[in-house]
Amino acid sequence: MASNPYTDLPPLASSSNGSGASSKEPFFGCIPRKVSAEKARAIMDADLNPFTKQPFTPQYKKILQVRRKLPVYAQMTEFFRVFNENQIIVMVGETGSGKTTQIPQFVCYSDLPHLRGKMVACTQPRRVAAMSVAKRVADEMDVPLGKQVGYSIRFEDMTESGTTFLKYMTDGMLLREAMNDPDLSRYSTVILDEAHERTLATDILMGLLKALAKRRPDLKIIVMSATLDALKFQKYFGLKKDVPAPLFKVPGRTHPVEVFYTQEPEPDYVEAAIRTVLMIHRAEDPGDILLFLTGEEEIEDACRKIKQEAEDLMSQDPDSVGPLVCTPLYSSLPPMQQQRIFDPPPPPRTPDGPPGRKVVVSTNIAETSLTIDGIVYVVDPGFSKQKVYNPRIRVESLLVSPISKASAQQRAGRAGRTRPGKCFRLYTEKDFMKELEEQTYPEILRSNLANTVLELVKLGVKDLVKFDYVDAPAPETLMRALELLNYLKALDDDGGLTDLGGIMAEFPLDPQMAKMLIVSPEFNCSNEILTIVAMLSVPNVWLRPANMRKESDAAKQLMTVPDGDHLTLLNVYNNYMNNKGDRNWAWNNFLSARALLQAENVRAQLQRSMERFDIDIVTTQNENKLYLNVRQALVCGYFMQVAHKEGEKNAYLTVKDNQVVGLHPSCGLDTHPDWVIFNEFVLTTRPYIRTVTTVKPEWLLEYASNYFDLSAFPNGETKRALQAVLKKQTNTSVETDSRKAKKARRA
DNA sequence: GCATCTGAG
Repeated sequence: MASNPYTDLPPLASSSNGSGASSKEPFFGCIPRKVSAEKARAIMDADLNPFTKQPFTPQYKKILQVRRKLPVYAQMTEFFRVFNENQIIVMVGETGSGKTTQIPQFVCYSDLPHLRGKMVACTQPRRVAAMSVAKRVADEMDVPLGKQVGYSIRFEDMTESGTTFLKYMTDGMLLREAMNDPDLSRYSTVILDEAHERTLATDILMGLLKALAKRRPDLKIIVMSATLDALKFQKYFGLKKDVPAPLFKVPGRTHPVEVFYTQEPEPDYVEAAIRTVLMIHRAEDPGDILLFLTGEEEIEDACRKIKQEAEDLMSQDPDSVGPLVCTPLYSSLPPMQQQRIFDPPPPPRTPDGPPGRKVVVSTNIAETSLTIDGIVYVVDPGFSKQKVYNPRIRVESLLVSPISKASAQQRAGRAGRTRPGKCFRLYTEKDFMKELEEQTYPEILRSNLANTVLELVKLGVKDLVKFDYVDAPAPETLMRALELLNYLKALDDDGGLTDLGGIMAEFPLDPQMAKMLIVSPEFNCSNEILTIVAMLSVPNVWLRPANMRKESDAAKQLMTVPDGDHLTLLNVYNNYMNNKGDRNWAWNNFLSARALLQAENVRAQLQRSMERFDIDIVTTQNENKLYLNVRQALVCGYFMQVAHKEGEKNAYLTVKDNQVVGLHPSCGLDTHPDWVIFNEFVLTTRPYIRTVTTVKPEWLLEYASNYFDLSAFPNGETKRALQAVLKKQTNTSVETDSRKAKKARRA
């Protein structure tokens, strides 16, 4: 075996503060990665915190009692053995095994990162998880959060350099760190948690870590996942061909869930779902119900109907049916209303009457992100909205699609968290077996990869097609991304990173947006583009309550700038900032205070990045001039998202892709201009473009001459229109030339 | 004349 600078260190001889006595150093005699589970257990059970050298508090001892009952704890000896002997391991731990809190601690007891100036990282797909787990583990280790144990997420770094040795972080955050330190040299061990969720960031990290493991034999990697994917990851991470990475498996601790199927396929899943919920309410024992539907409107609609029918039932038969509360749950719901899912079920109407019940109607946010205690019944119609990507027209859209078996299992599991439960699947067992995919398609196969490709190039990946992906994206997806980055001048013709591309990659933005922000000082409007980019990076700011459509539309009209929706966003933000003193301003104007605050945060973060790269923040005083400048800067980023009006009314054709689209009804333009630039293409009842601003064709030819090279343009209305502009320009310049000539002669 | 599943930087 090759010599290893990390593990070949001698055993620890004295405490780090130098005072020497072995009794003061709990890790006395320990060699990193050769610590036995017995030794670690002895230190945990002793009285001195080995990381702070302070006595353990009574609180620590109390929590330790609870930790000892976790399934992972029972397998500590085996874990230490596997960890100490292998560079990469795959770990399977079902819900309730305690893997997320315990494994990283075990790793610290073996790795001793604090004595080597290293850290252990544990990634999470979601920010809330990173924060809450870090808090819990800090308590378990008897240290203050942000000291020895911390977390790092966008906008918040709760770590202390030199002190923190166990860091929970979002997967995206570790990917960002890798861009500036491709060897992840700060870490001795990296743990990827929830790898089965296959987020884009986790997928890329898996590829990077697999390659990094060869460069850094001292780096240990643990991939934690659900059962179904374990073998796939074992094979992928096998260091030699045909030798899979070792598996460490811990059982979960959940209650059994009985699964029921329908006899026949249900033609209308919403109707069937409502019927099933009411059936449970009438016939089943007490316990709350979780119903999965696909979107906001569907959920609100179902809630209304369930409420209505439950009331009808109650009035028909008050002695046998208890009260029912129905609560919607989706991400755009204000946090206050999201909290309502944790309310207890309603009490019986009379002391001995039938008990009340709570129904939560949710998107798949309740599948992974939010856990509701007390759920005993799950109703699963088998659908969710999923992102799909069409590389040919470079469009991501949301489609209601059947879920995967893994997803169905996850949903069913939600019924067994507190006691045995039941899951009602509104499809046949045969369909479950034969029609559903095993796994949800990983995100990397369903996304526009422009951003990812830029990140990979920045990470030093030379050949994107040959990169060792867990699942390789379609070559066309990669080609389309490379093409876009080349047009934006982020990559040169050989696929190499340009200086501009290097800066673009540093911004947490899509490449088009990063480009337009970086060039905006040339148009004297970086202050405004910065705002627009921030507004485009947060959820929709407009509120449109079902019972106040007219009022909210009128409020929006007051803030609309007729030249374009981008300018309207700018106007909204400026008004928001000018009215900060008025707490009700956002609400009174039918705007989301939450989204606006988020925009403010994003804007501040981007501003710091701009300062780091010396990108000036400049503006223009004259408003007309300013708006003109902004519209030109937009072209520099979004020249590939241009549509040209065809014929009458609301019919547009996207340039080059030739998709027939309409302006989205939310669009604020007061006319139908010939040329527009758009931020988004959405496929709903028909194809629409959303967030639209008018541009001049001359700008397209001037600021994106490569893309609008007419000799390589498909024939059609658009080409003819651009040729006409070009001809006019040439004529004018001939005119000016002749005038110049006259002038010269006169002189 | 319409609707945004979820998560990340």
